[in-house]
Amino acid sequence: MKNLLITCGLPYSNGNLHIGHIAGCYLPADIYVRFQRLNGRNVRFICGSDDHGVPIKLTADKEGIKPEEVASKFNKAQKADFSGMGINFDIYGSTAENPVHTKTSQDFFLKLYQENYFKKKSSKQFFDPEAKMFLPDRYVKGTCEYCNAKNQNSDQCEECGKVLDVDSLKEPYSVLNNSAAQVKDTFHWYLDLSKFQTEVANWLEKATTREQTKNFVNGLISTGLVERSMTRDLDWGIPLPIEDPDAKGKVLYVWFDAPIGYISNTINACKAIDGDGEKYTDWWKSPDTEIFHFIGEDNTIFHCIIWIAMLSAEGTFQLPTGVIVNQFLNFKKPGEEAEKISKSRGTAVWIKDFLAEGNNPDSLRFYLTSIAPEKARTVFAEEDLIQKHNSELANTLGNLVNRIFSIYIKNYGTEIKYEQELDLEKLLKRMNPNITTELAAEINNFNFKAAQEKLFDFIRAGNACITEDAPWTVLKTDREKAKTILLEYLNIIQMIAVMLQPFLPFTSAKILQMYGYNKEEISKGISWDLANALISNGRILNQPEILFTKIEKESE
RNA sequence: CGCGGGGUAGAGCAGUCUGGUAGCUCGUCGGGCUCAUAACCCGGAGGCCGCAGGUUCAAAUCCUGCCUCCGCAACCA
Repeated sequence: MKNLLITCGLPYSNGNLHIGHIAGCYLPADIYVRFQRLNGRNVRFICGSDDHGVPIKLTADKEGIKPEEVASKFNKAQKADFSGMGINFDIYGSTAENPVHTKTSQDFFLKLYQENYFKKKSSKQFFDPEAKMFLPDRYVKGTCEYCNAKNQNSDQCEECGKVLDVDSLKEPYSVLNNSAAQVKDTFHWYLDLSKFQTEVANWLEKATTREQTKNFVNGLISTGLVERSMTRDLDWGIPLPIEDPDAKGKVLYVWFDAPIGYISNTINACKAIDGDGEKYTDWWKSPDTEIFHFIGEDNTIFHCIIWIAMLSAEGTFQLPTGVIVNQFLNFKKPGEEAEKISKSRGTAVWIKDFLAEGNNPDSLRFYLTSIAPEKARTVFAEEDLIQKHNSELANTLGNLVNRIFSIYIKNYGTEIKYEQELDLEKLLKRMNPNITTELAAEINNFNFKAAQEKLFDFIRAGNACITEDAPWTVLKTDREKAKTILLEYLNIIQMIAVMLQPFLPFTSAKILQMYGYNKEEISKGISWDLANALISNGRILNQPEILFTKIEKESE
């Protein structure tokens, strides 16, 4: 079995995390990682914040603090949110104030520079004389040359649809302070992506991606790849590592250094875990390792085209085995249309708030997986979350566990003791004899929604079968037989607990504790194989704990 | 004709590649059962499978055209 390096898109450290982030790539990646570890695979799970770029610089200016302080503040907050949701990376690093990252990025750039992959070109760019900085497109507005519409974004006129540029946007102004924007000449270093068309196309053909990702990227390739500037005029970022006088005051484009963050964070993780940063080559330069990037849809171009081109040019790192892309999550308030998640419109549920209100992170994990935007955008609605929590988690799963534990312990005490041989196969045949392999197949194919659904079908089947077997009735006439029936179901629940681990780690931990596993064993993960093994004779059960308390509907 | 995705019961989704009486979960209505935070069973209501044409014995599924929503169009992250 190959080693697995799993990365998640680096969250931008200019804000807190909301449900969209979690549903997009972090939760699916966490499920995948947990599952692979239960199956004995050697996994390294890498993430960290993306700390450079204009928005963080602007936030810093506004608050009168340094950009690194902004980045560090949100890096810590995000790390805490992830942890609260049960998502624990092997490292949650950063790209700012990280010498390893700076060096790795600069070395990467330098290698491409020395091998003449960059073309230095001059271009005209908007400049804000008051803020004394060059402005990215989105910070400039002006009048459309073609239709004279005012206050248009600098890249496209919404009125006439024409594409705008430095020459065709009249009376440009900076949205930072409404001052008139100047046009200045500057130099940048471009990577000609069209030179990597073949590499990207070949990679895409073999890579593991969702179908719509493949279609989307194929579309981009067929329209032709273009030159992209890999440098920016900004004082917040990684300085260009070259001698050229025109390189002064310029930094690497954030999308150049961000994916390199996967590598530099791996180096730091290896330092921390193995005591040797050089071990990173086991993950990035070894045919025994598979690399998967989990990202949100907005990152597709950067991971499936630019990053592949960068890696191809650099030449010594492995290309990713797959890029797993989820679409975005929309948000729906009661009685309103679904819309984008947006800070300003209040259409976001912040992880911080959700956890602070004392909610069960597993409810959110369950709901987000059940609506996972794997194929298309899906809609988050709080009332659905509550409904699913109550009906599926509390009533279906919680009740099954509680009813079986209660009745067994009440009648037979806490010791597992088989009076007769157990024929679990017969019961499994009625429920789903292939559940463990079917579930594994879905997860291995990145179909997390289908996997969780399958597991809950199994749980529902458990409820149905035990009603049929009615040990509480059998109990009145044949205590030994009733005990055997209950032991069968106790084994089923242990199976369920094992299989729940990737999805609902907090809940599975609670159930496994009822079986007498200690915290250390549980946090290491109870092997997937145990799903197919009987509870050993003599094991002592703990009293059942209510897994999910129902959420009372707020009065209308 | 820029590229890509979506439009299936009140909600959320699967099914479309490989045509064959329209399915799952939740919700809802009626009945039964009761070990449990109650679950389960039985029954019901609720769908022009976006629209229109075509191919076929047969179309949610294949073909053509259209409508509509959304994302992308790389110097925003």
